Amino acid sequence: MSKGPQRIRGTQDIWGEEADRFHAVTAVFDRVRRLYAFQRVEIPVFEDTQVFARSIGETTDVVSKEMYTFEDKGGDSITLRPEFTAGLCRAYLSEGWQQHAPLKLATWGPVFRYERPQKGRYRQFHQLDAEIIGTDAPAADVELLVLADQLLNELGIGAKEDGGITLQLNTLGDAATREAWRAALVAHFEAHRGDLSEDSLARLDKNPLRILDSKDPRDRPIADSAPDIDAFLTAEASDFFAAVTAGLDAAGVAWTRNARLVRGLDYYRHTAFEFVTDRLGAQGTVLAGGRYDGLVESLGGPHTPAIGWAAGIERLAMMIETPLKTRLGVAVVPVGAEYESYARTVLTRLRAKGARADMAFRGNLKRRMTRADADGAFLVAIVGGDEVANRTVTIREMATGRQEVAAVDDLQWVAEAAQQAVEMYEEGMGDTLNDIPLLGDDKR
RNA sequence: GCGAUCGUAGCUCAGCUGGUUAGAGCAUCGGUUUGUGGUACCGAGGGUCGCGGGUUCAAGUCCCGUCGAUCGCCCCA
Repeated sequence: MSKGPQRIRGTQDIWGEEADRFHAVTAVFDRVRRLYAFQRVEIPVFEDTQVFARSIGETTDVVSKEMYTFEDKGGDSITLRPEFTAGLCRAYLSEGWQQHAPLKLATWGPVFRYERPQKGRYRQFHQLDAEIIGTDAPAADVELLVLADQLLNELGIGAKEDGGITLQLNTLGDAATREAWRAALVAHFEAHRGDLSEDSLARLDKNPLRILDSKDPRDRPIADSAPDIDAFLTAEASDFFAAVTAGLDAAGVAWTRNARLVRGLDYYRHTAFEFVTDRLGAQGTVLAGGRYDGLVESLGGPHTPAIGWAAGIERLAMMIETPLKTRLGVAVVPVGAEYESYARTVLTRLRAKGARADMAFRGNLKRRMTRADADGAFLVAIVGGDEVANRTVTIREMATGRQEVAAVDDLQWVAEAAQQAVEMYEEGMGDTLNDIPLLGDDKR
């Protein structure tokens, strides 16, 4: 290991295949969110600390011990975003986006939490995020869930794969429901106070709902015998949940009711959901969210119903199949250094015509050919004394060894053949040029 | 923040109960082949064994601390 500065704990340097995986996830998300007409938005990585403290809740672990908070040179308290939702709601208020409500928004990027790192869990990690702000229609809940379902399916890890992901769904009811249920739960847990784990005793004061999904065996019987929310649902809350599940069924999205699924953050109402896998150990939640009708108000805005979800990009990237290695259309290879400027002309023309082309910065012919092969080049454009004299380029098809001569003023067909090969490869239609009419039928 | 396991070359690992100059595969670079890559063969470089301290005649190997990774808890994507 070399000396010098080291990576900060819980951060990552993403490179090579890992970077390809990361990009594959964001690329699919960007395509799918367009299908659903979600607008891409960009918001700051840091905000006034109050944005998170007021919306997430001062007493939560996220705010009280996991935020990267610091004072800037002007003396203001700044926090690196631990999630997207609060910042999006702040923007919704401060930028006057209310006039466009309801808004369907999508974004992704780094978020920060000071936590103990584990596999798939970092201090700077990355999330996909989708929100619908400004409507209390259950159809919005459905819309958001169907988006998530299609995203996971297109990533190849959806519920339809065996051992894939399951959508767990619950309702937390409206404010009246939640209050009544919470009171009943507290009464129930108080009655069994002596048998609860230490963790759950602490939860009893801070966040009694969380006892429901405790993993401690001492808590399980008590949690399992706790009253269900269903008995406390108001007619409105019950109708809302029915409308959501009916919409999911109509869209063909598989779901299971998990009456023990709750949210840690205070602003959630009605729909709560998690897409869960058994493949990632304790980090099994891959995408989660819910309706947060109280959040915008807690930021000082008008009552604004909204719903959203977030998904950890690192966790999704670990689950998808290995993406295809990126391959080069054309590698330009000068026979010697004296032909490099001519080669540069060829390279520039190929790129201008849309070919994915590259040229090593230095090296002899053999070295550059080896490099072309390592880069997965479909074609190599060789230039040396003969080519310069004749204003031509020798095009070699790497898979077959066939060669053709192209005029330097007529490289269009070379660029097209290279791009065709790249595209056919990336669409999974064969990875050798034997399958591809690369060198033009008339030239064979 | 709590408990546990681990930390040897760029990567994956070997190194038995402490004992001569720390090994392998892959990768990298060079050669066989100075206008032609993949395969094969030959060769080379690369490690203060995470870091610091201790025990011992002797530490990669034992002990303590520290940093990091991993697993579980907490919390959460």
